[in-house]
Amino acid sequence: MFIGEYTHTIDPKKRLALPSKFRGELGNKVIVTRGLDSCLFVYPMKVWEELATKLGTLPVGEAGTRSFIRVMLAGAIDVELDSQGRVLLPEYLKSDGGLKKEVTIVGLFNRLEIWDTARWNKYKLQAEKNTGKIAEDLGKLGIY
Amino acid sequence: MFIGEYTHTIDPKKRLALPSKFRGELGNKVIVTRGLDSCLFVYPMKVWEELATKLGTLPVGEAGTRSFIRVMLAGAIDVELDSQGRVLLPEYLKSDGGLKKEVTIVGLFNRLEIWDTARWNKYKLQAEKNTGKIAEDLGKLGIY
DNA sequence: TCATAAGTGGGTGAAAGTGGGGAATTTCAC
DNA sequence: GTGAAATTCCCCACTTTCACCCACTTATGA
Repeated sequence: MFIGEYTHTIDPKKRLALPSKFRGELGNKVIVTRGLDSCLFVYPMKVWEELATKLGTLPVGEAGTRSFIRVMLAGAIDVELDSQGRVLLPEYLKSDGGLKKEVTIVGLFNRLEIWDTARWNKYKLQAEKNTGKIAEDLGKLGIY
Repeated sequence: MFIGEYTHTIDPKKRLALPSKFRGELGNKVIVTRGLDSCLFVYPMKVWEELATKLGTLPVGEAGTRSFIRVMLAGAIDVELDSQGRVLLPEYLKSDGGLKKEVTIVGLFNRLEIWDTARWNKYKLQAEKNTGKIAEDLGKLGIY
């Protein structure tokens, strides 16, 4: 299970080191995709395969479904970690995720998320303002 | 499994290099055909054979089905990759796909799609406007 | 304090993408 | 059938990018 947040930097060659704490569980091959709220998702191969199979077997008859599948699959890459545990980010993912130099890597149970550090901090601030409301929602979900 | 997007160019001789990452899985002989939404589909031989069988046995009673089958089968060609991993595109496929010089090759599970880069970017933008809807879809798939 | 590991940066040889010349083949007109 | 033009195939060459290796700095822990 992935938890915790780590601030790393993307070097001039577009390489990003994943936190060493996650490497064992990630293996040396991971999938990076466009996520929600303009960040990137990182999945271990096993988790991704389940997900991709679901996507790949959806009916392609409907235009909306087609476009959804295209964005999800096209936005994904499988990358091997180099000997220092880094991944190479293609330009389009870097820009889609709004990433510059400083990024924050967040562990979320079965995946990681990569955020531009400035945006992540704003997002956290915003989220904290809604704490009360979130607590209510949690209650509804049976979490106390 | 094919995933990711790559921007390549069609050279003056109408040759197009397929991304090296896909070549192993593609083999050195592929099928190129007209796809949906004005792009081209590229299938590995094995996938195509299954698909062609399905197409060949669809009920031909409905006009829409007939025309779909005609477009897919009539437009299909099998091409060998040259020693640099390039395919030669016939003029009619190039124009049907609206391809000029810059194209984007997209990996979509069991096939590739070839798009004019400008059109692909527009298509993506359009698709991303539906972020909210996409989030719902993700939920339906059990992805959080 | 010292040893180890993690994060960052850079040099370099190999590979991928692109373009072009020239021979072989096909197509078409005469 | 014959010759000319266009097309296709097979090389080779250039440029950019990437994969691999090594080195430095900072953090961690005994």
